[in-house]
Order: sequence, then structure tokens, then C-alpha cells
Amino acid sequence: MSDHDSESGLTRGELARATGCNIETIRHYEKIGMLPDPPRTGAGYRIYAQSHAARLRFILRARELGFAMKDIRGLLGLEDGTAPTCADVHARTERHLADVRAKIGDLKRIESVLAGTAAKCSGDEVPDCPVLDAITSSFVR
Amino acid sequence: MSDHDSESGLTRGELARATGCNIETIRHYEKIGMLPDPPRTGAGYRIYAQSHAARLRFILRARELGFAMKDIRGLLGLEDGTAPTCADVHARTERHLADVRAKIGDLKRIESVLAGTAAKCSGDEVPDCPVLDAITSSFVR
DNA sequence: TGTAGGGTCTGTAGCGGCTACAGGCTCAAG
DNA sequence: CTTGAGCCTGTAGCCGCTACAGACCCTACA
Repeated sequence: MSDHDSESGLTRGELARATGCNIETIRHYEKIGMLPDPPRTGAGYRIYAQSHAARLRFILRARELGFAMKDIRGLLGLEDGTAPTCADVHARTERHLADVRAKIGDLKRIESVLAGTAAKCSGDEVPDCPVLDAITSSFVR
Repeated sequence: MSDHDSESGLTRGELARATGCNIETIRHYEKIGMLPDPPRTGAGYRIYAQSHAARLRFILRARELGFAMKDIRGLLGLEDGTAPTCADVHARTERHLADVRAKIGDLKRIESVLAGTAAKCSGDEVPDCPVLDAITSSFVR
């Protein structure tokens, strides 16, 4: 199978290189139904079309944006088999955005505790490490 | 075993309630060596001392602060069997703090992409959902 | 035509950090 | 003496991959 026998038609390795996705991950996504099973050659090799690549790229970008797998399924219309409406997508995005903001808040609280305690300790000889003390007595949230 | 036969001496369930930790998690931490095996009654019931409770609280707080398990091991002196020096603790905290800040940065980039795209879409009838378009074409990082 | 090397195929096991059973034992209260 | 809660062990499952092993196939070069 050369690179040029048709404009499309990628092997699994080619798809992996084209998308930057780990080759095993592609198989994984097929197994869990995130990517449709591609057609095969006589010998059983997968042949991916550009539509597969587009879908995989979508999944990878959504993942970069922190969407959970079940959200990505929803965005792809895999939950009930119907294409999601614009309102669906909007709602899902807003919910995810709220989660992201909450997580930022959590991490900022963590950051301030860590920064405060690390500043107290120069790393030199100090009895009763203030960092360990802070961990044993700090409450986050 | 009553609650009052000695000042200390907790069963597993009591320890779980006292620390807010899931009872199974305690067993898990013992299995992976984060908590020492406690002494047992004749019938095999675990009896935890206050030192176990203190250690478990330490682990739980460190976890709340987002430390990875291997860092917590380090903070507890479980990596090489020696108590960590103040400098060790400081370095580990600074490294973790840097990780936390990096994660905050990642999430903020994600937030801005999500907020920007969600704002473009009212959820009403719009051709070519801008959210899906943004996902298919946005790069984070 | 043979062979070496890459790529691909399948199935399965492992990671971290738990969580949730099943099936049995023990303990305290009534 | 029974009942029900709690404890014991071992094992399996969760997510989202990742990494094999062992077999097959395909291409290039001699």
C-alpha cells in the first residue's frame, strides 16, 4: 500500500502520524466505539478515510479542552444515535466550562497554601518543618 | 471492643469515621505500604493507634493539596527509609507548586477557549455550530 | 526467489488510585 | 441463642489509555 495509490486511504500508522495520536489509542477508540470500524484490506489491514482522521482529530481536540469521554460521545452524537442539537452542545460546553472554573478555583486555593508554606521554609536547618506542619493542619476548600 | 477500653485503639470503621476516609481506602493504603500494618486482636481485627490516625490524616491532607502518591511517600520518608530533610520537603513542595501553577495555566487557556466559543452560540438555531467548529480547529497550549 | 526488516494483526495485562463486591467470621445487644 | 452490624480476606472493576507477546503480511533489495 503506497502513499499514493489514492488520495485517501491511510493505514493505522499513517493515521497515527497524521494526527499525532498514539497508534494504540486509535485501536482503543475503535474498541470503545468512539471511532467506527474502518474497512479492511483482504489481509485484514485497516484502511482509514479522511472522515476517520477528521473524527479522530475532533476527539483529540476535545480531549485537549478537557472534555470527559462521555461528553465527547455526546458531542459526537454517540449517546442516543442522533446528532446533538446546537442547544445540547451549548449546554454541555457551559457545564464543562463551569467544571473547569471550579477546578481552577481549587487549584488556586492549593497554590496559595503551598506558596505560603514553602515561603516559610528556606530549606535550611529549621526545627519543625513548617511545610509538614501546614500539611498536617491545613484545610483546602 | 468498646470505645472506652483505652484512650486509643480504633477499629477500622472507627478510624474511617474519625478521618473521613473511605474504609476500603485504609486497607488499600496498608496494602501499598502507605500505612503500617497495625497490630491485631486475637480474632484478627486491626487495632489502630493515634499515630495511625495522624499518619492517615497527613496522607489525606497531602492528597487534598494535590500531591501525587509518590510525593506523599517521599514526604513520609517511605522512599529510602529515612526521614526527609527540610530541604527535601521544600524541594518537593516547590516542584509541586510549579506543577499546580502549570495546571492552572492550562485550565485558563481552556477556559478562554470554551468561554469564547460558548459566547458565540446562544443555543438557538444557528447554522454550523460555532462550538463544534471551535473544537475542530482550536489548539490549546 | 529468498530473506530481512518493517508494519500490522489479535489478545491480554498493566498502570494509578481507588471502589465494590462476595462469602465467611466475630462481636455485642437483646 | 439469635440477630444484625461490623470486620476479615481475596478478587474484580472503574477510566483512559499504554505496552507488550506472538503471529501474520508486505516491500525492498540481493
